[in-house]
Amino acid sequence: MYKQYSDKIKYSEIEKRILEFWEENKIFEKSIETRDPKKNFTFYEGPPTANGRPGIHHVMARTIKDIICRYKTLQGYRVNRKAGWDTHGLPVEIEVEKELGIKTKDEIVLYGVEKFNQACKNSVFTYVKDWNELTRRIGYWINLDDAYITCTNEYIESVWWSLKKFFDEGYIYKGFKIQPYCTRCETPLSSHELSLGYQDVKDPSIYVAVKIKNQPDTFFLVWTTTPWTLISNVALAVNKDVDYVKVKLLDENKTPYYLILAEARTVVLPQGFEVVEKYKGQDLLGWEYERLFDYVPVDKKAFYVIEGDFVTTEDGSGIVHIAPAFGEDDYQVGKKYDLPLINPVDKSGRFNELITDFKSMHVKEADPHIIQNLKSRKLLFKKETIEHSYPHCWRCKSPLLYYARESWYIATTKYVDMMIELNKQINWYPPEVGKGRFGNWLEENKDWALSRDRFWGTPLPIWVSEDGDMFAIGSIEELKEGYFLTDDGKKIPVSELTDLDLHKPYVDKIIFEKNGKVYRRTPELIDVWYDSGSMPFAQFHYPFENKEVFEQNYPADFIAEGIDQTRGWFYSLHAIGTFLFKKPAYKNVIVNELILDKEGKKMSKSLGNTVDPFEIVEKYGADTTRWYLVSNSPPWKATLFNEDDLFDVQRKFFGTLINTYAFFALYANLDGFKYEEDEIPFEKRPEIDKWILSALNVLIKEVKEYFDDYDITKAARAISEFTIEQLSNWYVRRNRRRFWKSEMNADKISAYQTLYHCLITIAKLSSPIAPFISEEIYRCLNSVTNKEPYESVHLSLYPEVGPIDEQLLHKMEVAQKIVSIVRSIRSKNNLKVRQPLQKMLVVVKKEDQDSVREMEQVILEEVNVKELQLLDTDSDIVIKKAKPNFKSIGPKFGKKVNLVANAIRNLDGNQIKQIESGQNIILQIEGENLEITPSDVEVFGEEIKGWIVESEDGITVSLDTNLTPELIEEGLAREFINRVQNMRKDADFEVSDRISIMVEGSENLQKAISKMKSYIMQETLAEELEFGKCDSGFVQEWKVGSEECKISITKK
RNA sequence: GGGCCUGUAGCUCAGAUGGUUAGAGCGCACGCCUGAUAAGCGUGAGGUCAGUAGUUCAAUUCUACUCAGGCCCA
Repeated sequence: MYKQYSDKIKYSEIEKRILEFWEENKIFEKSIETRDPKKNFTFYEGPPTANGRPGIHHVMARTIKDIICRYKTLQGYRVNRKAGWDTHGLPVEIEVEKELGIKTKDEIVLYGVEKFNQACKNSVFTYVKDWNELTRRIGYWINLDDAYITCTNEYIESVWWSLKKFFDEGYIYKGFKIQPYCTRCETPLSSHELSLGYQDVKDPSIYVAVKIKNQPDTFFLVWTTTPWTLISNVALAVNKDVDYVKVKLLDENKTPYYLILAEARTVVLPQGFEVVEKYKGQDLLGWEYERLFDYVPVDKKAFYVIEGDFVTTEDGSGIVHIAPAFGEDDYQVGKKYDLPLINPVDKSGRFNELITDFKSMHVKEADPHIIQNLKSRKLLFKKETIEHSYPHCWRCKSPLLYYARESWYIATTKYVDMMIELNKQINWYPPEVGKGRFGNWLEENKDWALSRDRFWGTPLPIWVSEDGDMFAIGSIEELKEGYFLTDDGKKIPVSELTDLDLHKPYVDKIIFEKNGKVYRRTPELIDVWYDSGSMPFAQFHYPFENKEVFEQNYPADFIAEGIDQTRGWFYSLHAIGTFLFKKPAYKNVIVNELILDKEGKKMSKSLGNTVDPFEIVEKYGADTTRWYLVSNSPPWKATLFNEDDLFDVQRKFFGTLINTYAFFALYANLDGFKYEEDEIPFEKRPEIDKWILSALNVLIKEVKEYFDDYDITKAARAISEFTIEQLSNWYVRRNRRRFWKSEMNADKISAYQTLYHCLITIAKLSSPIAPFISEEIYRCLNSVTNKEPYESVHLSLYPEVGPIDEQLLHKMEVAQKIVSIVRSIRSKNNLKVRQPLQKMLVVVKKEDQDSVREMEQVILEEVNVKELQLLDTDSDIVIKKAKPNFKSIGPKFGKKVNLVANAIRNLDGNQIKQIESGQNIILQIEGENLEITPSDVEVFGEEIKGWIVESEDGITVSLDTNLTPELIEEGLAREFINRVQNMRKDADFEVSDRISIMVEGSENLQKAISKMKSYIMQETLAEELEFGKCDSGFVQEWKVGSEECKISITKK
């Protein structure tokens, strides 16, 4: 027996049952093991951090990954899928700090690095249960039991190996650079971390008057949004090519004073200024000014005007204040002019004791005080607030400072050309991310700031002697040449240690003695992005183990993550892979956009517009959610998440699919169809079967092409369209009667075989996207027939493309169009389909005439018309029209095209005949003879003399709307059948129950019913049909046509 | 300020190597069906294809600019 559904379908319940089935029978494992090991398809999982709950966007990314992997499996590839967890880094530390109530780095040291890191290790997997549950629930198949974890010794060892390679080849150096620095986390951030944390904020925007030496009452006007950096000011920069002016203004006491600023920026001045002098920037160079704040003594020449080509007149005053410790441009010109570097800010972002007035104050807090100070000294010219986007720490959200710091770098700029070159081998979906966003990023490549001054992360494996000599360690084996220094000063050879943890604080206690020198580890950790970017080899503990496994699995055939990873994982994979292996790390990458709420706003906790994936999946089912996310818009376009549409997907696609299956199951069970009969060859099946099979085969072909092109959205849409429109709405609806018949003949077997084949094929095609429902249908079908040797659709293979009868597809298309036109006419004339009509006329293009003839029966049945007359376009009663073919006449006649087009529209019957017979005709236009060829003109039958017509796509149809008494009677009979059927249902009769009918009604009605008696009885499964009093059985009163009547039915 | 993407019906999305009737689904209106039925189907009304200028015989499609939204970078 095929499974039948009695109640409303509960998707979640089906899915949970399927999950259990998969797990009990190890279907995932089998889907890998049963595939040819030589047909490898490599997928890399980008490791998430499990210390936050997963969101709906994770469902999106995981769905995409899963779809491609399942599809490739269906194609016979062996797709190993190793899960991974990102465990290190600041986000973890921050969570732990919160838990422990720790606010600064010093407190961590006090608390104990060992304990702190242990807490981090424990915290990493806080939400791992949620992650695992969501992964499981949405059917994302990935091997969670064999996940790579970035904080294991093995993983770290592989990372070290790669770092040593960088180091030994001279690509790691210690530099001094301006870096975005988080004063809360007390660590510099890499540029890709920086990109994660831009926020729109309001900052003070102040204009400061800087007194020029030896010029009474004359000031430079200087603009800044970071007042606190003024304390560290050492110079002012102008652009030597920009025009500057000196203007005269009056203060509140009407005393004149003078300001110098860029001419283009006088817009910032109040009304009533007077230009008294003009300069080029060049003229101002070297001018000295009075220092604004003198807390910090300087030992070099400073406080004069220098030249900076970065100075623009787009904002500010055209004069830029320079504080070399706090800005990239500033630092560079500072070096050029040998300016002093003033940094009175400590590592937590507070002013040191030199800054007596603002001592211990965080620089951002100090801003208003500094402004107040300037104001009291009458140096504040103007104060505003501006809103701009400013980098913030991507995790703790504090504003970053630009800060000169020592740091370790990877010299990625040394091999950026290779990165750019290799990027061209990667297929990006969509391509513009690869060319544009990622490509631009590579072209502007800066060296990778590798080190982090934190605790929980992969230690930088570089040991340095006091005199600055250094070397890198690339394995645990190498480490064994060192000594472990115990707290009480004992030196134990590392080789004698039983357990070794490569994290802080342990590694820091390992020292090396070589050539009489002592080497200690440099205290920094490395950027976590380096961890995840190492996963291609580190997940296999390469090169210490699994050499072959790694080599077979590099590069990845496919990865997929969100666009936010452009500068994150996509980059770190590429940067590391390019250097180590001279190959790109991945060949195909799907980049998915954000998921926005239905208003198009970004989902965020603060707006309260986030969607809980667990709830959604429970409510609509994982398949519906997956299908919706993927079919609504391509992954690389932002999805506006709308629950109503989810419901729609469920109802339209899944509802229809299951309904179609249920229809099949209902009758197949009644008939005991088990697909035991011989397969009826394609050629021997009825037209309609050949048609749906052809359409199905087209679908198989298309879906493969879409999937192969990573276009999941088009694949999903094609499957959905076929299922709803072709299969359910046309094939099943038209063929219902074939299944009702009682005897089992060749026609019925063909119908069963055809529908069965369609259903099981759709199950296979949709299995990558909707793994649950497809499994349900596949198993329901196959468990009865055992036609396929697989216990799961996910172990089956992608269906072969069978025969496609193109002509038949076209014929049906024409027929469907004609049917649609007739319906339109009926609807406009208020003629129900139930009312039979005598005749219709059809005019189509010559090449389509055969189609209409062959589809005549189908058309007539669909529209309930008795006779179809196909009119030749040559027929006298068809009025033909000519339409210009612009594609052809456009280039030929140029500017005259519209005149020619009009002339063509007005061609008379004879001229059209000429054209149709293949002759050219001459048109006189503005005194010129122009020759028109048949290809310039499209001729179509537009009207039929004496008939009301409707046209569409070159098909013209007319309907005889005259109702003869016979037709009316027939209509009445149909109406009558309709009432009886309704009653059968109201009375809760079974579809196969036989009945007897008693009718009480007018003579007209009786006459009509008598005439059609046998037809009525057949349709309603009636054994008796009598006229008389309705006093027993199930009785209802009706209006049939215009006739009142009473009907009673009784079960036999 | 720079880069990339997007703007098509009330909503979500298709589409067009430039060719004169721009398509679906939802929603809406009207109707149908009742042997897939706590479903299903049909018909219809909805569009200056964001705006402006240019190239062209012809632009919603190509180009430039503008506006709006998004993302990324400064």
